[in-house]
Amino acid sequence: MTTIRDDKVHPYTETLRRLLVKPEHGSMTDAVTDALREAILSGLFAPPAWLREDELAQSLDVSRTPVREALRRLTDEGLTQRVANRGTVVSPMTLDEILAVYAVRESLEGLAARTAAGRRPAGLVDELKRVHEAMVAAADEDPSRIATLNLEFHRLIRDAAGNPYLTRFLTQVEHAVRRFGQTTFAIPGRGADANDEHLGILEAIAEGDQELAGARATAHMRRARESRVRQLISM
Amino acid sequence: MTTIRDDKVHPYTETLRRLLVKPEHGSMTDAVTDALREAILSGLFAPPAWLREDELAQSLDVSRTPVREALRRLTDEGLTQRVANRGTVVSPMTLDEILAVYAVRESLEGLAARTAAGRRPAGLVDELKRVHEAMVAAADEDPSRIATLNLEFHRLIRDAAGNPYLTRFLTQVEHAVRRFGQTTFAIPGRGADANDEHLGILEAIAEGDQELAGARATAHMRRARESRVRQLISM
DNA sequence: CTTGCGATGACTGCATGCAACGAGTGTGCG
DNA sequence: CGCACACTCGTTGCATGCAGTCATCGCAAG
Repeated sequence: MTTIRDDKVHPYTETLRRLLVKPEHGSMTDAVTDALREAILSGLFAPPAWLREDELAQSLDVSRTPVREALRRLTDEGLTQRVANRGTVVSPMTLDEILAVYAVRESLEGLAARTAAGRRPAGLVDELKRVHEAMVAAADEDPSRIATLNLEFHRLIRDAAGNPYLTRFLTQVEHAVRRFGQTTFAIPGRGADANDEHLGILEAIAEGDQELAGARATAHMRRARESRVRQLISM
Repeated sequence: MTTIRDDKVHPYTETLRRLLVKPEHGSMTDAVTDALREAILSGLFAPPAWLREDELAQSLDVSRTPVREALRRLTDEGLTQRVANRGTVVSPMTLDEILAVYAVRESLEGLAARTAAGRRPAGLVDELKRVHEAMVAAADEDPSRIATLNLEFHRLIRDAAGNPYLTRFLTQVEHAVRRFGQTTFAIPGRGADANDEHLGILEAIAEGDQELAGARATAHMRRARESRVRQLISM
């Protein structure tokens, strides 16, 4: 005899469950938030998917409470939208959104590089070089591997800036960028260009030239945006 | 006969309750979030105050659920910090925080003004003039009145930019700034300087000069930061 | 006097019940 | 045939119970 609760299993259950890392000491709500965010960013839940509280709760084998709080947080982050008494829907991504995200990103990455060049904490330049060289070496590998290294490069810079607001905002911006789907590193030649641009930023930081580092980082993001737009309109 | 629930009334209850606007159609959670945020921003809950879920729930006459969700959101906004199984504490404000907030604000206000100058939606310039003139006229009034007009001036610009990410981040930044306490317009002369700077931004936007508008907005925030720092170290 | 340990209590973390809202649907009337 | 209206059902909104966890305090041993 099967229990009545299990008589409806949703198709994404398996995949979603794998995203849930049961925390040793952290809270379930945090784990659910990360799992759902990852599900949206990876495209498992693509707009305009509806996210039902009890459906997700059953799939993740938790109660509605942590799911509910997770959905609220994702809504605050802009990944979803809440409709009263109806549910939560994954936000659509428009070309305007993309331009908006990159506009903010250009500005904030510039600030991050400028600040990092001013502070230059010990070991930063070496770490940047390490990641940069790994990216150069990975040029012919899987684009997603390059994208991961790229994120690490930028994370190093913003952490070096030591500005919690900047970190928080840039993290959200990166999430938004991931929602566009394919990484721009799938474009032939983009990886090589990005490496050159990274090297320029790296050198400016190494020399402590704040204005140059900021300008190069901004330019880097502008070119990333242009690649992104070309990639999307050609689809 | 008094009920047993009321046997412990917390001293802030009255004040806090006045901040709660019972919504006609919106959710209670949103109302509680706004009330608690306002309580923190206004200094009713100053760091390092502990916010207890059931205490607040009793004061606001709601259950712990909306309070709980509100506290989580405020934590995501950076106003509070959550300690597992212990509670939520109002985040302290340090000089480093202040500098960090203003660094981000300089960058984002610059972007907002640059974008607004490029788009120049109908009526924007007139509205900016109206608010600017109101600020000039209010020069001798209550600094908090000037501060309100000032916020409106900046809100007009960032709404005109039409970038949802920029709007969200700048809103959070403004919240953070309010936590520093007294407005900088309490400083003699700061109001007049700010008016001059606003006029400069306004004119650049009116002429559609994006670079000039951005540069002036950034410079404006830099001076605001300098005033703020002077104000705080003299206390 | 200091330190280690166990009991106690306060508080959060999560589960679950019930009420209320609103979209969709079917029905009856014009 | 079209339109308005009431009803139903799915879903969230909020309340509350209970278990788990961590800090604190007292006590006793070193």
